[in-house]
Amino acid sequence: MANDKKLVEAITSMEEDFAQWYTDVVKKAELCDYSSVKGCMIIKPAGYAIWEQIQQQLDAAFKKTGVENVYMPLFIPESLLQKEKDHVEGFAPEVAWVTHGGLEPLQERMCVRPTSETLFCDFYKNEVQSYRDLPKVYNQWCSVVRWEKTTRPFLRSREFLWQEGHTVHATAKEAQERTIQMLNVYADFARDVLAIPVVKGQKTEKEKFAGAEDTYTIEALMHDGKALQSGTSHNFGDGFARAFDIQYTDKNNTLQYCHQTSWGVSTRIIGAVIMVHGDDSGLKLPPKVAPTQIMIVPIQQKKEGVLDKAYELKNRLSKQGFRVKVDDTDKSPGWKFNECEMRGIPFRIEIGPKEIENNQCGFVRRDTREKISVHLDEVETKAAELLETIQKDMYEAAKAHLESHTYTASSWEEFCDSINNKPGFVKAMWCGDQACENKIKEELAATSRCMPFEQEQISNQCVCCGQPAKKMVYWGRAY
RNA sequence: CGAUGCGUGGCUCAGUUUGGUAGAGCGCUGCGUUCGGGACGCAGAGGUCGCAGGUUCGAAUCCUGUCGCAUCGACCA
Repeated sequence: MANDKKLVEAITSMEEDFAQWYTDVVKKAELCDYSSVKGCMIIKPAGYAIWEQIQQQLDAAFKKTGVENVYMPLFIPESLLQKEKDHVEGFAPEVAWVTHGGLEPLQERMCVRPTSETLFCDFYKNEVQSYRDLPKVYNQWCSVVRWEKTTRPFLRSREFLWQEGHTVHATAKEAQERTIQMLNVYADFARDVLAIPVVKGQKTEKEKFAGAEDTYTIEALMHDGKALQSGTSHNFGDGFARAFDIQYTDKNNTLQYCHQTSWGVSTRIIGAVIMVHGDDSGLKLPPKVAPTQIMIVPIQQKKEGVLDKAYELKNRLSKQGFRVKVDDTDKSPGWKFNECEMRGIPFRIEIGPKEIENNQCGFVRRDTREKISVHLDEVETKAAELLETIQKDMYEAAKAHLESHTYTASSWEEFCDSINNKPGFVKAMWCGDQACENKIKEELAATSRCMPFEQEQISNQCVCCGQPAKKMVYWGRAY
């Protein structure tokens, strides 16, 4: 069809080149643009509005669990960053340094925060004195800077937006509970709002966060079969507390070290939304996170009454709390349809003289392209139903993809075959030795994604070395 | 940091081999006709060809240097 031809020109097909498809969608949906600084992106209104939805809804979920928001400084003095050994080793290679204030060199250089553990620790050191001061459950929404060498919009930029939660607790148990609680907040959010199914589990020693005792993750599977770490939650034990001397006096008047956690989700998760749900026509947004849920497209809009009817529908739907717009530009209807699809608007309503004559309008779903005739009296109820259906169906589709692209391997041959020929997760047993992880990474460019909470006994032996297996691990190639 | 590619109106690019008045399509502005899957006509606006040197009567084009961006690898949310 002629139409297809135009679309192919606009968006590279996924099959042909997934990376190019991703870039095309990001640009055509006007989510972001490149800036004059390598790896720093300009987030445009369509992209930022998605982030605002994520912020609002995650923030509400956080606050239900007692989180309070704060704001920490952008700069970290070098001496402060140095305090926790593993942490500084992990981040030093990718921090940006400020060396001058105006024309004067600084007596101590400062880095632009790559993450704020050290700042929170420095703060908590004074803030926490007694068991009565605990816990502190703080979070900040901010941007951080990591001087990446290879960058991609949303997935890996030098500056990115995120939230970082940092908590201090009296006991190890409480810290562990908070770590898992927040991981669950992320997993539920991914499922219920972003319609993304995830695998929940623990990172291996090799993959865990610099300075953490344990790192937990939600891993999502992109359409091309590559994994994307979509949120993390760390239990620091008392490691940072010892490095920063964060102590409190307990009920028995003894000094105790605190136990801490941190957890974060970044704009990277927008990349996950794009790569989990999108197709060759562009973005597909789950209704709950779509900044515009419904686009009303008037047809033959100069004909008497058409635009009036479109605005009337918009007002009725807005009143019900839907995020709805009318595309009253003077573009042709075909152009508007394509635009809706590229931008991922969950469904559009077509209304023209024909519909008005029949007291109807047409709902066209973005996810399935199904067209439904709806009586004008039923627009509100049908819209509510349809948004719910789309949200559910998108999740089911993503879940089906995850399941059909998760394989098991009990031998090295099977494992290699899966990793090399069947993009997706591979479940396989592991002995717990980092040497096997290293070998797998070197030979297959795959990493351990996580040790899932839901363990299965696939075999008794490590898929790599044949030694007795300790854990079932999800493996895969990752972004 | 390695490999590859690319820097020419807002965008995509042609022009560079063989030096000779800066081009096209899309987009943009105005007017009119259109409107059911990226409509059309007419009239316009818009570029010191990434930057700096050099060669030449003359450089987008040749030479030297330099900067930037993208994609893929290694490293990392």
